[in-house]
Amino acid sequence: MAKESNLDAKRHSLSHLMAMAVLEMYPKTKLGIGPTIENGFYYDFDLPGGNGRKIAEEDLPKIEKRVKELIKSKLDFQKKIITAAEAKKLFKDQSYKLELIKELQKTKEKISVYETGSFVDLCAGPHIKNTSEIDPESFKFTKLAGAYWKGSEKNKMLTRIYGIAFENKQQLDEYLRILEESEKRNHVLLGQKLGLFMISEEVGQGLPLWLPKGALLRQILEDFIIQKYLKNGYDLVRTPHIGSEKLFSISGHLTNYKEGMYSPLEVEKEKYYLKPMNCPMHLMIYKNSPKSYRDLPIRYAELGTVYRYEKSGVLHGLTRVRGFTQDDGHIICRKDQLEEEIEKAIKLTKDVLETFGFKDFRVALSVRDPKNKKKYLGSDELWKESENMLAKGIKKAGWDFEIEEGEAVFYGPKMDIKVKDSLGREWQISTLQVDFNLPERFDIDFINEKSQKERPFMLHRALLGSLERFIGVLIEHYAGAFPVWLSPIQISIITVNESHKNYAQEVFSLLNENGIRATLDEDNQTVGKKVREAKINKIPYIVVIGDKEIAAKNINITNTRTEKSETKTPEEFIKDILEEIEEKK
RNA sequence: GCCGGAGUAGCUCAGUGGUAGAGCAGUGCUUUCGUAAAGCAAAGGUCGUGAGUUCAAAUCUCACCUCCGGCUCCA
Repeated sequence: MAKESNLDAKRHSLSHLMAMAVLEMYPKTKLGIGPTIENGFYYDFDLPGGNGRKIAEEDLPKIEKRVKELIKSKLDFQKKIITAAEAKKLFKDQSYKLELIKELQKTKEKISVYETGSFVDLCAGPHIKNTSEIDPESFKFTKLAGAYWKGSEKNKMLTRIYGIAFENKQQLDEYLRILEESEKRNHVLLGQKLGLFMISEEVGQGLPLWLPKGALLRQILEDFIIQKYLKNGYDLVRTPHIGSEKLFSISGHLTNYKEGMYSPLEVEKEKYYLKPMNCPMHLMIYKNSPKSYRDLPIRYAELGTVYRYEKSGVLHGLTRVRGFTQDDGHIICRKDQLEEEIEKAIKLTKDVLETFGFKDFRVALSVRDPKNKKKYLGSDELWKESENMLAKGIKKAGWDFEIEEGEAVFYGPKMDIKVKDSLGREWQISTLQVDFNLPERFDIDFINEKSQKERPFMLHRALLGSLERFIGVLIEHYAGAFPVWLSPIQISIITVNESHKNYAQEVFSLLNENGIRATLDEDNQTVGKKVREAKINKIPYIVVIGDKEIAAKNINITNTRTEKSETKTPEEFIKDILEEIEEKK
């Protein structure tokens, strides 16, 4: 009977049992809501104040134990439909429930409650019939967190207990294993271990510093993406980090995006802002000279560093920072070119993302909220046309997409691409947006075939998103073991003893001359130790040089990813590794 | 910003009111070694910052800073 479809009901029922246990242990607790979420459930509690009694992480096992007892006592879940008056009486001490009842009254929905033993909760269901359906070893209360009532910053913060639950212990263990694996891939820890980046309190929150190996990795990525741009008809531009108040007034950022910007610097009575976006400056470049219809499309690209004020609580490693470099591009084109430009941009995005071994994509097409058209700039026709063009482009790339109503920004529809990494976790990476606003604000134009001024269309797009974030995702995706073309150090050359130094030097120089990134480890240490060092640093190839290699004029190569060793001449190895780098395997 | 937890050597951590500790890394010496840790030695600290309580504070109190897990936010 207990099939997969039943899992949500089990999770939801567990949230009720959790509330029941908490209420037993802390009788004056006020209950918020307790829904199911991906992989589990939560319940929000407003714990009795005054005596300072709060739930701590250590209390979770106790609550868990009590819930297991409740499960074993085979309680029924019974649904009852009651009137608003009855509900108000029943939940007279539960202020949050009373609030919910009032809302239900407004929408004239039926009010239902579920009874489990002595516990009653306002709930639409569905639930399981009896707690015996739940495997007592299939769930775990995982963490404690603060959460605003109804998700609004203005409301009181409640204590939320999260739980995860599955059909059985095996599934739970499998999920816990993935969590553990995620922790091993944590890019903040790996970034430190591998010497890629650091964040310094003195420099500031959300402002990562690139260490030599990380800076090299980033340079490799930058070179890669720049070459892609040049081959795809983009013009590189470069713009400053700060811009005057005038610029951001024209762009509208000072009226619409001020909370996201750093406070201005004042120089000679003029205010300058750190740029939160590159678009205004790219538009100034467009305006630098008159444009003909024959000049279009124009595709500007820049690895543009922007600064945005993000609340301190949201900052995280490389994935959420205050200063970051976007691989930013703006395409300005005629209306008749828009469809093709969208298609090309999507195709390029796909091509770039697939280079990194991302195979699963989730594409969201954000369109207007049809009930609230006033919120948006641009005519119905424009919206419809550009939404269709985006949809067509996505389909041509062979992707499915989900339409997200009301998720579009006020100036135009957009598509966002999330990739699934090697552990199946999703990351927001690329974006493509149509902009009806900035061409207007900056009053950009081109001269058409009839010698008349015409307003062009504009697209924003970022393929990697931000380099910081993208590298953060790559670290987790590859668990720090980058493919050879990305590895800051590709080979560790290890000598067996001092007498092998000369030949090792020769091999090192040869690799170096061929543009291969090797290090020479001639430390006075055992081979085992030096191999360990190389493996910890996730260097893809280890070359060991001793008497045998010197005698045979070859080298012994171990691929640390496959653990396979082979012997080749240095020239053969160089040829093979250069091929591997070229193919970006 | 809000709720909860944490901050001790470069890293991982021990230390609950009485002289600040270990392992690893780094340095020096010995060893010259064949695929995940050779041996010995010396060195390494404003115990996040500031104030307070105390004869005495890493330890207790308060404020602040930073980090971690969430919430909210991310035109």
